Amino acid sequence: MTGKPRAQERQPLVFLMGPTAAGKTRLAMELAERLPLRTISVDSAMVYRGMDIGTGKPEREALARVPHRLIDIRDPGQTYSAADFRRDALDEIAKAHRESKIPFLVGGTGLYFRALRDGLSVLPPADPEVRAQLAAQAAEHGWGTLHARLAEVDPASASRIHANDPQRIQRAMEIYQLTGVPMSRLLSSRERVALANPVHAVIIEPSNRGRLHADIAARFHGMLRAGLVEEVTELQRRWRLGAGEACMRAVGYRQVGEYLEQRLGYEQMVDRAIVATRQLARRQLTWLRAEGHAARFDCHAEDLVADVLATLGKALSDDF
RNA sequence: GGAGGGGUUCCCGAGCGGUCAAAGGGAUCAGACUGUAAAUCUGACGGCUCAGCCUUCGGAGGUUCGAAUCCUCCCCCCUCCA
Repeated sequence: MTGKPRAQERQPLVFLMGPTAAGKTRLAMELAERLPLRTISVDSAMVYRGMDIGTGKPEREALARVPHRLIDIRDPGQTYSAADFRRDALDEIAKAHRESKIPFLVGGTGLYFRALRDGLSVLPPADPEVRAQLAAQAAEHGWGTLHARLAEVDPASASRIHANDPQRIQRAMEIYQLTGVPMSRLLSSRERVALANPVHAVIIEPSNRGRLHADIAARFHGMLRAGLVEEVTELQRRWRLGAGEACMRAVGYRQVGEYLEQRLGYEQMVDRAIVATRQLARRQLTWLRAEGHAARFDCHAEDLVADVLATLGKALSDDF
């Protein structure tokens, strides 16, 4: 992979995508130890320090062997967004290229991959005050009322956003209040820039859903054995996190939190966490199906590492 | 042995003569997704040759124009008294 210098935007990237519990991390480690890759995490939960067990973050020694970027970059309670990710990822990609490494984006957060690859429109960032104000209005009049107001100022967005979708109603209203311009107009102004680099996308997904479900259950039980409840207890003690905190809405953390508040029994917590993980995996698979050109592999395949390695090796050498 | 309560579509659970393929919830499946995304939301959900038809409400009979709903017997389950 030592070519002559080339324009930055011509340098290749590798994506590794897959649902939770498919074995992305393990595969990523194997690949990173054999190819000149710079691993960059694409995971909205692993960005948080102290959220280790429940996010399936690689072990310390594994991280020492194969450093991952964009892990442990926020304190729980801080916010992180698709736009933050895009900025950070572009930064890491540029650095990697400077150091003659191939950026290797590994994760399961579909929105982040899309934001990185297709770009984001120019929109105002979240404003906690405006959000609080909108939430207060919703608490008093209901989100239906806010949706109706949105229909007055931004009919296009209102018809696109379902009246039962508080999160998106709030964001659309927030954008309008902050800019005075309807979100729909900002989205259609063609200012967003997609990534120019060639992307080699690898997707690992289960050929057998039942097996993925079994893996998910086993994985969660393993997390409990590894001390997930203690991890959540410690996070809450240290950061005084409320249930509404973004990081505490993550799969597993949310259910353990409810258990610690005695809103769920232990067995119930375990069940619901596993169910929530399955549902997460399903949504992730929906993102992956929409993904066009990608090399797809069965995550349960015997020779997964060798197969992916062969495919990637060929793709990358063709680049040079 | 006696007195009650109950068995409903994958699960929980409503229904208590027609408007019932059967409320509601859960699970599952499919989808959407532009600064909360491990989030938030939508749809489907007995079967079919699908504006209609067929098979379902523990089992077998019966009453009725018509039953998940009423009657009889049988099989399970639970509570209480013995």
